[in-house]
Amino acid sequence: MSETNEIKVAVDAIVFGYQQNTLYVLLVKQKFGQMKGIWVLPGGFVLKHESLKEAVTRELQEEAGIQVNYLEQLYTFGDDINRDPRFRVISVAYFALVNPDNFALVHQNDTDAEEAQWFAIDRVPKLGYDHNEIIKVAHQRLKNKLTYQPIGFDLLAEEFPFSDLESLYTVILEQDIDRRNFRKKILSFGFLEETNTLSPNTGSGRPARLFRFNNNAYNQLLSKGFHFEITFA
Amino acid sequence: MSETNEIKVAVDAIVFGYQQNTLYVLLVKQKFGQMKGIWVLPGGFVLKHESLKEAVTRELQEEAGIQVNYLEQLYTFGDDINRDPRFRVISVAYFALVNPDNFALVHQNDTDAEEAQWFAIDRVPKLGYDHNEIIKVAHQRLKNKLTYQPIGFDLLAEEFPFSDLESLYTVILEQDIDRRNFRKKILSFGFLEETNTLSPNTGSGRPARLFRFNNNAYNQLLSKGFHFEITFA
DNA sequence: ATTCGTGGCGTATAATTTACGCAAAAGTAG
DNA sequence: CTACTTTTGCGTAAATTATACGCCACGAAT
Repeated sequence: MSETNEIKVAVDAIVFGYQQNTLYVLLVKQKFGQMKGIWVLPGGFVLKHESLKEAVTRELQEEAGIQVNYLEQLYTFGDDINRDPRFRVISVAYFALVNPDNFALVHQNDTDAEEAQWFAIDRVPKLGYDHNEIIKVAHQRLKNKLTYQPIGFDLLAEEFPFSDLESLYTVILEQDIDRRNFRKKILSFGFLEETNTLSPNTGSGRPARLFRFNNNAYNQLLSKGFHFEITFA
Repeated sequence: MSETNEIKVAVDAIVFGYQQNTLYVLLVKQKFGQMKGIWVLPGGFVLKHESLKEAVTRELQEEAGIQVNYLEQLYTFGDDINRDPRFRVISVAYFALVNPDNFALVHQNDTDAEEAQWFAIDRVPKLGYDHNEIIKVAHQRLKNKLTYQPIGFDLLAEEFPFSDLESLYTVILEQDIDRRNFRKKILSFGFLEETNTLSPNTGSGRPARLFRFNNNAYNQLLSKGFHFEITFA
């Protein structure tokens, strides 16, 4: 059974960010090896003494100097035996979200990545390995999750105007929504806190009140059997 | 980085079956090694030349002589570094369903498993590794999926009376449902085919017409944006 | 003061879900 | 044959939720 030794275990991260009505995904440029100069998802091999989750956070720190505020396992890609031309590799992909406060990238020097950069989701270039496929799966997961989990808040600032949440949904789901019904529904859930602050003046239009997602309230609802779900006309 | 060589990749399968109003899960008894005599989930190490999915089907064939009719990746367990006392192992768990036609187990001799056996889900003994935890996750997934994917049909015979589908839902979700509304809703979807046959006589009560799940019809609905969803009062 | 652009609330109608009554089709016992 | 039991199968009214829109509020620029 020594054969089984030769399978390598990697992790990859699909990190989404949202800025000014655009959905971004984080990519890094390979510094060494056969894939030098090619854009790929941040990630790398798992070390023997670390958990999968630790491996992902480590790689994100090393390659992009970024901390995410939502992280979950997405899928393990291992059915295409030749996805990596060098070895038999299986990759555990993680799905991550960052909010605008953590959007900035800080590059460390001692890594496999030459550079880290945000790409608008519809401007992602041809990537190494099967990473374009992986992004597709992750993008789909994001769209789905948005409708049945209050995950959009992890892409927004701590405090946000309602219109930000609304346009986040329209942008990511590529679907028009009725502003009034959307607001009514979200507010009816009861996990949004009104703040006293108003949105900074953007030059035109009435300033909006800022809201905050109350995680405690949400968890309490969950424990009472509440199920988040939001659909559109 | 030779460290990464030492991580072993395994697959495990959580196979569910349904018979006479009871949900079963498939377990095998270890034949060799430290875990000899202990019940665990069917599974084993992935060979270098095979895909993850191939590894699962192979192990299921070897250890229990069973063919499943639904198989999907569940989760990759690799955060507990010491889940296997011998090596650092990560395990890709698969979620599987068998219908009554494939319920029978045939044991091969040349495997790690001494015996394969169905256990009622609420009579599962203490298992090796973290397998009790894995079953919990799979059981939850089954419950969830039942409500948003027409997966229950994979646990029933090709042709079935409506009451079977109904009690499957009540048993697995541990929830009473209104028979009349349930039937109305499911039929309204339009992916059930009426057959001409009536259910074999059970001794009392009116014989039921048998139905068949029409996968083609379902896929056509899907492509039109249909979303299966079933909730209960 | 008027106009422009966003924010914010309300109400009528349509669609869907929930609750539940009851007849039809078997088998069985007398 | 009739009464009684059991399970199937259909229908209809009420309650709830989703959808479609109308319109005023507030702030800034002209």
